[in-house]
Amino acid sequence: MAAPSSSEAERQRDKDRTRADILDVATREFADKGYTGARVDEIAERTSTTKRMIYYYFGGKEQLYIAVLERAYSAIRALEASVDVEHLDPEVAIRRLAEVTFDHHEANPDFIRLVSIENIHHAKHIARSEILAGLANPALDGLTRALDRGRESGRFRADVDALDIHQVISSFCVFRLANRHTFAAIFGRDMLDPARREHHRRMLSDLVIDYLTS
Amino acid sequence: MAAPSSSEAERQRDKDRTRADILDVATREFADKGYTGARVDEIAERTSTTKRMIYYYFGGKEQLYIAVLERAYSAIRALEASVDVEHLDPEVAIRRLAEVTFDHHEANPDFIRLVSIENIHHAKHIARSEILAGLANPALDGLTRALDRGRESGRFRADVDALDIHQVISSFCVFRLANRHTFAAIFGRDMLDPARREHHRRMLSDLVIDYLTS
DNA sequence: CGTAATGTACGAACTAGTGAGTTCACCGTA
DNA sequence: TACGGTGAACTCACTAGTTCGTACATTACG
Repeated sequence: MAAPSSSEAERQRDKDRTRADILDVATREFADKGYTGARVDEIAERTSTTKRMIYYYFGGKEQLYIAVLERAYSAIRALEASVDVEHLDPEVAIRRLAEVTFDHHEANPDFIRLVSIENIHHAKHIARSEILAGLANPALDGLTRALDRGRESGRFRADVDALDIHQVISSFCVFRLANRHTFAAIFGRDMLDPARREHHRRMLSDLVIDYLTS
Repeated sequence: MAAPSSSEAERQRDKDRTRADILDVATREFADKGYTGARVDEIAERTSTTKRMIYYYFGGKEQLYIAVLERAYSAIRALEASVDVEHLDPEVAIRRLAEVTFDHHEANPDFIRLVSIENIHHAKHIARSEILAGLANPALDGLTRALDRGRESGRFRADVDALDIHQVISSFCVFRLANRHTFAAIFGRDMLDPARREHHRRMLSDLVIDYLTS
């Protein structure tokens, strides 16, 4: 017979698959209901396994939540790292970085919600995670290099640092998603309306570049 | 004997005071723990009255939460209305509106947290409140008038509306508070550090004006 | 047979909400 | 002015239903 290691058909015991399955469901549940609102029983039910497995693999609700955060942040960092800033004109590079953040956040509403939830809890779970503490930040590194080059040529103003600019970009991109519902309820406009998407995407990079070159 | 109506010393029965007391405590509890995380028993304990009174005056946890939101939003709207935009140069007026939002949010972290929490719940409580639906928006009105005047004189670009600009300003001002903890945990910088306050306040209005006049 | 993985049933602790009775200020009336 | 009636404001103890976590049994697998 063949198939020795990666078993076929109905494999019932698969540590990695079970873990990933639980994490997928837990991500949705936590992003949807918040940490306190999320129910372990609910997560278990939507999983192909049982509640017992959640405790077996992760230890408890809080550790599961931290594992969800760790996976979500890691995924974003990997995406940021895929942008090659080095071979672009500084202005173009910064526009590109803003657009990448814009696109990424829009495509990952669950991540934005997890970040909001984590802030409600004063980021105490992030602080507790060694994995998240050790994660590099490619987007910020790229911004730093682009800003340096733009300042050397005298095109960019010198009274802001990379973190300031990152803050501006994140503000706009995060707000669109994080405050979507209250904004719509109060002003009657959906910030994610596809009809305004290109306008806002362009507005953000213009905003940053106009400011840097003023 | 004197003191007929407003009794002295130990007044034990005071509808308005009791209601306000409950709302004060509830605001802090909900802002701190979120809707699900907040405990009615906890609110009751920190109040000078009892849990039964919360149900007596507000009906339930959810109605209490809505009452908290209504009071918080009303307070902000009143503040916004106090800004006189009409007699200012359009550019100055917009800078002033940005600064008012900046200052206000910084001074009211509980409000920002309530907004974040409400977004986690898809703004369903705001949508359910008739009071919040009927609230005017002075800041947006002021922005609209200032933008119109700036465009008439040809100084401002014409491809953005007041809500776009309001979105930019809110993004920056809300993000500083709402994402303070994750930002600090990841980048090691407290966005509310007083040392950077003036820099950021100036950066925001420059950002908006440089963009509008580019 | 020993160990890793899995399923089921249960329980201790907690939580929103309520039932029922009490105190207090005020008012009309004798 | 004594007095009983009235309703709002208030207290306390209780309950019905959740929710996280676990003890215990069972199954696959080397």
